[in-house]
Amino acid sequence: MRIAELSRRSGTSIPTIKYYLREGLLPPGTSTGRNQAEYDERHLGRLRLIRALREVGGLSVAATRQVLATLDEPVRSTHELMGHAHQAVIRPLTGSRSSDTDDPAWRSARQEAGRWITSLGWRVHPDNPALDRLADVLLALHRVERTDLIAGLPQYAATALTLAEQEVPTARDAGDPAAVMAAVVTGTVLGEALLTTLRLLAHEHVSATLAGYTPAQGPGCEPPAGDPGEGTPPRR
Amino acid sequence: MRIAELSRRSGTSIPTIKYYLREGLLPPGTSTGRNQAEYDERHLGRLRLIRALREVGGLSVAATRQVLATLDEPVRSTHELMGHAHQAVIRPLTGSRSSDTDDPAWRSARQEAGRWITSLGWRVHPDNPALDRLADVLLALHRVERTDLIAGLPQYAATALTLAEQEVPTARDAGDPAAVMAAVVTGTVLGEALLTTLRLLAHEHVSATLAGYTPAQGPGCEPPAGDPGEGTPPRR
DNA sequence: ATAAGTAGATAGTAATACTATCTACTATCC
DNA sequence: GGATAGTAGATAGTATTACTATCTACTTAT
Repeated sequence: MRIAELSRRSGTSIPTIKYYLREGLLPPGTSTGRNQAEYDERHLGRLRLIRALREVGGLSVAATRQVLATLDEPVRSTHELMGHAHQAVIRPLTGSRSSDTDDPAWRSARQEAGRWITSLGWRVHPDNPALDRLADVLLALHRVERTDLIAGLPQYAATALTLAEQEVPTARDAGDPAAVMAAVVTGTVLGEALLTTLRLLAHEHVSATLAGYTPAQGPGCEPPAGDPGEGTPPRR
Repeated sequence: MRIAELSRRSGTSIPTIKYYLREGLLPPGTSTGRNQAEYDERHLGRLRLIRALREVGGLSVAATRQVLATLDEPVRSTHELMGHAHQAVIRPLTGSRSSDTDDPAWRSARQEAGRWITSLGWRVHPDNPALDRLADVLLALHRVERTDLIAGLPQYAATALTLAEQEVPTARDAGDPAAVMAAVVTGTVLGEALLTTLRLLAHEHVSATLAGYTPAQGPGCEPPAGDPGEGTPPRR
């Protein structure tokens, strides 16, 4: 297919596709002339993945490129491979990495993070950037005086473990190594989006239930058709 | 205190504080002269909250302002209040809201989202923007061909419900209405950061365990001191 | 042959989040 | 009481990100 079709089928504008080509997010099509190239289904799939990572996963273009680069690397043992995919995906997700490592408060939080993981008995490589991220979160919780949330960490950890035990085997069984990589990437990024969105919805549900509403079939969850009426918290 | 102390104690540069003042994220200090103002502990707390929401929660300045504005509004019933706090926090978290509502594929995903929530028996207001976000996620999962993750949605929902049942009462019991608001905001944003970080760590742990490593006390999780040695996935 | 489409290059743009500087003061220390 | 440092408020400048637009020299379809 040519670029116009790729654009139409992926819902991405031609200039944007060209931008992704320039940035190395999308491999070039097979050239069939000085100014003509042919794209295939793999390009379409890659483009849809890019859009999913960017729009749903919230990854930057640079982070997306890193993640995609991992998908193109030669493959090794399953765990190593999963580790690799994870490393690629964790860094962007764990974000900016700005905290000054020299701040004693941060170093203390970083140690606290290590202690928590040890006490959970989790086998995690000490270089995992998520540990730094955990330190950031702990430090912020201290500063905002929500130590009760820190006390609830084991609960969160148990929940996270349940999730991982359900997600990791799914990814491992995805088939050939390339499919495993893809499953790790999409599962990690999109699974997070799914979970956090459902958590937000569950919050409203639980709050409504505690407030005394019957938890059964309420006014429904139809998409807004015409005038959506007004309810408890107006603001839309 | 004066702005220099506020800057030192919050770890935020004076120009940035002035910027937040201009942007209305931080209320002005009490003026004691034509070019002199006095700030107090409340300003410090607010500034720390801003930093937590921005750096750990990943909220934009505009989103942060919306969230903080909610904290300053007059207070109503607990559920309404929680709804309000949530609305303020959900929109930013559920992000860009870009998807074209006219796309039939999106409308279909949006209906699917509604059906899921109905089948879960969750009482959620049909205007909750998280429902649109759920549609985005479902659509992306379809496009990336991870319908297996969609099939696992009830599992995610159950996990989300467990979380909410633990978090919402905690926030409700925070004390006076202002404290409840603050607890909802910090709990929603920082709780998400905590959970997703732990999920990432749990992924590595489970992957390592499945790969045959003993899950007990491994090489530990000490902060990187000096040379952190090299392990399974190198890349740092 | 003419119109439409294309690759590749380069330049422009809108938004975001600061950062810097300037002016006219005020506080403070010796 | 004068020098020095700090401050509010205003305005302007900057770096980055993620596109978007345009241009040229083609190729392809009608």
